[in-house]
Order: sequence, then structure tokens, then C-alpha cells
Amino acid sequence: MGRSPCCDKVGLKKGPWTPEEDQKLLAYIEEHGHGSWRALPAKAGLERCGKSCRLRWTNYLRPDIKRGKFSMQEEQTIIQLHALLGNRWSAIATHLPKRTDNEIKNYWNTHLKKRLDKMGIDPVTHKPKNDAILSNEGHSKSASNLSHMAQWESARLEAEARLVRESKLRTSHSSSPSLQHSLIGTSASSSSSSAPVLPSSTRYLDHAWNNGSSTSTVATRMSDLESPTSTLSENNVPPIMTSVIEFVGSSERGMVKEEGEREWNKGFQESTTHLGEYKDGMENSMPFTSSLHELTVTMATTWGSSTTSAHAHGHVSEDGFTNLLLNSNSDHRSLSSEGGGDSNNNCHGNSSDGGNGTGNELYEDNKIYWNNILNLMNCSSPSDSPMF
DNA sequence: AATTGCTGCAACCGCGGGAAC
DNA sequence: TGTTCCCGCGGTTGCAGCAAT
Repeated sequence: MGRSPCCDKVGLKKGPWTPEEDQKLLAYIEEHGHGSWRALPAKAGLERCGKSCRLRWTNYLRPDIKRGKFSMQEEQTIIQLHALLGNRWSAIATHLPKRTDNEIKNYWNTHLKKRLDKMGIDPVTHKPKNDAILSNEGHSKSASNLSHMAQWESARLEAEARLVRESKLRTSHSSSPSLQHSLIGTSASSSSSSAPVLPSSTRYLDHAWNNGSSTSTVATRMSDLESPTSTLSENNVPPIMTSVIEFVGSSERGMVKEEGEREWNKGFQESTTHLGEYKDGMENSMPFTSSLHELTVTMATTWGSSTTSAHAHGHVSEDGFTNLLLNSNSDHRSLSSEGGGDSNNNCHGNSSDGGNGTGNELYEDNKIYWNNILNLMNCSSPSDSPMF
């Protein structure tokens, strides 16, 4: 695919932007919208490549950007989403309105990564560092499942972001440049209404979810959202997964509050309480991401059992994903932590490595941790979400 | 006061995906 | 169907500001 590097052109300026350039770019976009980035520099009288203009706009000049210190809640959001999504900064950014992916990425690299490192947590795997030794085949299997889940979640987030963009694009086509300008931004951008404005497609999915309408419809829609990199095909996506994927995520976030480092640590501690408890109270300490494993295995378990009923009914019950998760988790607990390898579960045959004896603690820990993540991702969802 | 090292952040680079032709 | 263009993403770099020596 031959493609000429846009910035190789002679005469194009690089490096820091001057206030004059900023002003030119700002003025042009406010009046005309950005349109084609490639064509913008010439029209705006800038000796920059379109790519540079786009970057400057999205990372700095955009009016809906919040700058300054990250709040404790934002930090936790980033950490938890990173645990789930990895370095999918754009996907993470969709849950942090007014923050750019670049800013989040920088903040992660310069602050959060180091902080986790100091706390003895591997910032890549989000596991306690000394737990790496404990990984075994069972974990690998779970990790594989986790990978699938993460892929789907990533795909969902990306699809959501895409839908938002498309929605904005459609809107911009039928609105004045100034209005278009006001709509450029993150998924949190909304119209004058205080209610979150979801792209039509997203609302459609919500409708399907809320009304328990045919999962085949949802699944059909989800096929549109399938990650190109996913190893799962449309055909082997269980209906529950489509619902889960639909459930997780949001497009609007709540208020944040500023907290100090100590508060951050406290809050973080709360959400990771199980870490120390595992170490103190178990012979075979569970990794921090055991929660992830648990959830993943739960997914697999659910696909094989609970899902069946959900599928049979054509929708997921009103109890929603959390209960489904926790119930399944309970089931799984009885299978994995208390002797493992029970009948209906063909997904974690060697799960007995996951520790034993403190099933309730683990259950609660997982509950806390995943509720944190799920709440986090859902807190900005439409208030009528059936999940919580 | 000068030098060195570190940190944080804006900007760049290269790649991949999707749309248009 | 293949090619080209455009856009967005994630990784990396370069530099300014600050602290330590």
C-alpha cells in the first residue's frame, strides 16, 4: 500500500507550535470545521502537514479539553481500564471525557506506571511482581480467555468511539460549522441536553438490551462491531457475550474530585484489598489479576451454562451482568477454589491451583474489584441501565 | 553560579484499517 | 480486485523546566 509520508514535504514546518499558528488553526476550524485535514493547512495558511494540525487540534486546541492534574478517580479509572484493555489509550480515553489519549498515555508513562511499580505491581500485567512465578497452565488458559474478553471489550469500546465519531459526522453534515465545532471532541460531548447523547446505533443497542429484545438482533448488530483482530468469529460469540460487550462501557462520566496522593493510595488500596489478603491469608496466594482470571473463566463458564438459559430466553435477565457475574463466580468458586474441576465446567479443569479455603474472601475481593471496574465503566451509562 | 541528571509533556513517526476510486 | 488516500492509534523522541550537586 504505497503511501507518501505527509510530513516529508519540503518546506513544512515541524516542532513546537507558535501562538500565531495556533490562532490560525483555531480560527479556521471555528469557522469551517476541520474538514479534510490534508487540505486544511493550505486553506488555513499554515505551513504544517495535516497530520500535525490534527494532532495539535485534538491534543491541545480543542475547546473541550480539560487540562491539569488528574483526579484520584481519573487515575483509578485509567489503572482499572488499563488492567482490562492494556495500552488502548484511545479506548481508555473514551471513558475519560475531556482527556486526550495522548495525555492519558503520558500520564500513565510518567506517573501511574511508576507508582504501580513502586507498589510492587507489574504495570503491564497488573499482577504483583512475585506472582509471576505462580503462573501455570491454568493461568495461561485463563489468560487466553481473558485475552478474548479483552479483545471483545476493546472492540466494543472502539466501536463505540467509532459510532460516536460517525454520529458527530452525520450531525456535522447537517449543522453549522460552529455547531460542528462544538461537537468535535470526546464521546462525552453532548448537545444542550444534560442527558448523554448516544449515537443512534448505540441507542439501538441499548434499546435491545433494555427491552430484552432478540439477542439475535443484538448479535447481528455486534457482528458489525467485531474486532478485526479478534480471534473470535461472529459465529462463536455467545449471546451473553454480546450483551456483556454491550453492557460494559459508557460515553459519559460523572464528577470527579481532587484528592491527594494519600487519598489515592487509600482508594487504590480499597480497590485492591485482596492483594494483601491473598498474600497474608492463603498458602497459594492468588495473583492480583486473579479477578481477571476469575471473570474470564466465569465468562467461559457462563457461555457453557448460564448463557444457555439467557440464550433460551432471548435476553439476559434483569439481574444483569453483575449478578450473573457474581452468581457464576460463586459457581466457579465452588468449582475452582473448593476442589475444582466439576462437571459443567470444561474451561478450568486445573483450577484448583487458584487457592483454597478462603473462597468467601476471594469472592468478596473479586466482587469489590470487578464492581469497581464495572461501576466505573457503567457509571456514566444511561441511568436506566438494568445492570445496577 | 555552573553543571548534571531527571521529569513531564508536546510533538513526531510509522503503521494499520477503512473508504474511495 | 487492487491501489491510493486519509485518518487515527500507539510508541518514541526531543526539549524545556526543575532539582540536586
